[in-house]
Amino acid sequence: MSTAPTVYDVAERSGVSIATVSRVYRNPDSVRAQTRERVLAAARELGYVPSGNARGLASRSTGVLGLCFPDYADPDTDTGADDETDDNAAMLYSDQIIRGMERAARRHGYALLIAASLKGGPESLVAKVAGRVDGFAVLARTVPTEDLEVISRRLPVVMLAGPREIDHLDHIEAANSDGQRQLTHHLIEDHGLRRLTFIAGERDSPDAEARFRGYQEACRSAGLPVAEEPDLRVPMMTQAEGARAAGVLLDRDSAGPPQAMLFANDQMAAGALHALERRGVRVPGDVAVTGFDGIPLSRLVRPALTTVRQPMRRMGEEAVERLVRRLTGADSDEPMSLMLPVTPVHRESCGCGPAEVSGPAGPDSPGRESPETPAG
Amino acid sequence: MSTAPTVYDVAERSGVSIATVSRVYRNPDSVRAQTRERVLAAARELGYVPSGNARGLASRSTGVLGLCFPDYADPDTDTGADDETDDNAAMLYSDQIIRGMERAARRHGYALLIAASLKGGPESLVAKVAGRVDGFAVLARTVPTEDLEVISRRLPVVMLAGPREIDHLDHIEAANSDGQRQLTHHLIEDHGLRRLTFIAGERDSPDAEARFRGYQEACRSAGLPVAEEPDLRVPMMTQAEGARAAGVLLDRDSAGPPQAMLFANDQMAAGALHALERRGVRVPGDVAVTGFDGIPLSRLVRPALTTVRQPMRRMGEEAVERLVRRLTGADSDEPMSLMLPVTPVHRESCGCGPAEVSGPAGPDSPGRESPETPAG
DNA sequence: TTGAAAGCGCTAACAA
DNA sequence: TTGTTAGCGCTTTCAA
Repeated sequence: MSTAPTVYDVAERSGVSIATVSRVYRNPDSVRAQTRERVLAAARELGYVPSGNARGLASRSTGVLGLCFPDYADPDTDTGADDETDDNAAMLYSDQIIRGMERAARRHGYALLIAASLKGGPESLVAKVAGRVDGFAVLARTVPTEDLEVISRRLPVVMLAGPREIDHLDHIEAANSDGQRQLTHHLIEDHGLRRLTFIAGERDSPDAEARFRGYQEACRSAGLPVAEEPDLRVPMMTQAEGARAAGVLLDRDSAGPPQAMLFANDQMAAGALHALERRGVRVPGDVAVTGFDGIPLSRLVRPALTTVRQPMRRMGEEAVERLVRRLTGADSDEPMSLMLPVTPVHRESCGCGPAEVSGPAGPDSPGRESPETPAG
Repeated sequence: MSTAPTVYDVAERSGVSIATVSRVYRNPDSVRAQTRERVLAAARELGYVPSGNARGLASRSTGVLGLCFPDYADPDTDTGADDETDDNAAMLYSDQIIRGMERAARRHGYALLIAASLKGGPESLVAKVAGRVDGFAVLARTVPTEDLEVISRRLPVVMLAGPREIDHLDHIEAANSDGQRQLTHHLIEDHGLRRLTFIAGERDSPDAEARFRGYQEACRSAGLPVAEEPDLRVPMMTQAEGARAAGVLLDRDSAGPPQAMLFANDQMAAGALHALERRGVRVPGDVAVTGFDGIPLSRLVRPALTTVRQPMRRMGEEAVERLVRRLTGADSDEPMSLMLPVTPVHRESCGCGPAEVSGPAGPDSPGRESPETPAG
């Protein structure tokens, strides 16, 4: 391809100045129709495409919002499987957030630049993103705090789904603690379970820790003994580890087997389900099992998993709204913090029956799973 | 936020020239370590972030690849539901393609700019994208052909998942016809069905038309009567229309009810399943039902839907590979066309039994559905 | 190893 | 309504 034509080429060919060419694209009505047509025709003949870079440089804005998310590359999904095997939580999160952001961005006339932080990449990917957008969202623990510190001085940044790492940054999170508290409460009050166990990941997962706190609260307010620590911590919150955890818990010589296993995420819970089945332990008959997140897998396993659904899509939308407000200067300078409500989903694994067709659950009511939308 | 610092500010503060500042970022090794440190320190203090626009402008490349996909905004999903209710096919496609592209782009050091073509937007969104990327992919029928015509003269464009609209463009598609042929063959040969019906959408869906051709071929080579036209065309390929279609087919006073309903996509098939159940028609006992696409919903419905899985993720990856090759000049100038194989998935709705645990299916063999990966 | 200087292609005053 | 003219912040020869 030859050198790309510029405003100068178009201007020359259509016999106008470059300013007029520019106007035709930025503000067509400010140019006489006849002139406009001539310019457009010339542009078409030359194959002219305005340079976003030059535009951005001259106008100091890009019309693009960004999202940085973790490098979720993992061996399991690298096999090229193109089915729905794929249940890496980080990945599913990103998908939903991307969706939410994309929609909201579009509404506001922005495009979306997405980039996963390539670990050990040459130039930190975030710098690349930061330089090309008007503002961006970051999934927690994706970008080194120090980088964010610097960048957030220059453009709006909103932190997603984690604790507020930097106190002057906007941030949006899900009500992890609250959700786990509700779920635990349900197990205790509605199902009368009392010997509960909580399975967490490493201490450095803020979400999982928040969930554990919710669990503690529920125990406390129900008058049950409050564990200082999760009954078990696993190195990674995967299905494999969940399966292993279930085994460990079963074999433990404590006061009888637990009546419920509350896992800090769905993947572990799903793994546990498999392990329990292999050992002939019935769920929920012998032990109730719950997860957290509401990933698609949670609905596919048998018994279907009781869990807490996180509003990742909405999180993406809210992130965009926040960024846009910052960019239009409509917000105060105060950093804002938003806690999105989560939704307990009672399915079979906690002892709630299979879904039944009934009227739609009221707003905010932790409902039974609703049936597949028939739409027919 | 005050005016962003530039190379000049950093240069001044660290007592070097702007060229050196630039070098520190582009090619650190070409600067003495001591100087480099000084520059970096100054940058940090000032909160300097290199401008992607200026960079792109000066270096004539962006390090960004793009994707344009259709505006799939639809009333159903605008209700803000954040669960998995969401089965808009276009949307699911985009997600998978985005995933594939993002991963591949990352491997090659590119970021990904995504934008849905906002119908009736002011400036065609594609122009916006085109000006900000080094090359991009377009989902078929997203961008006016004339625009593509112009743009593709200036940067690499690859067309996805449709027929080749512009003959000098690279394009990647799935083997729609072949997949439907295989599926139809399966119904005829393995299940002995002979009175088949095919339900398509409007004639302007190239994918659906290709599928119909595959259906015709299978009928022909089996010695069955070959329909000139689909037995039914519906205005939109939705669940609601699928349900309606099933009703129409049942009520038709033809030579007895059909033994199989082959729908041009999964959504229609899913809708049909509901309609048939309501009318007391057993699937697959009374009639076999198949879809196309392999969306997650196809696995969730009961009976699970026999379908053909499209490799959307891989399509995204291939798109990036193609673009990168074009950009590095490693390819010939010939436009390339790639047809990705699809995978028939035999589930219950065609009469194949429920999934059984068996060894992994051989490569390319249309296997039974594999069980949920236990990973435990 | 570093610096000087000329653009990259556009937008946005300001004039006309 | 249209043209003139400075930049926007960086990369990139070419010299030193």
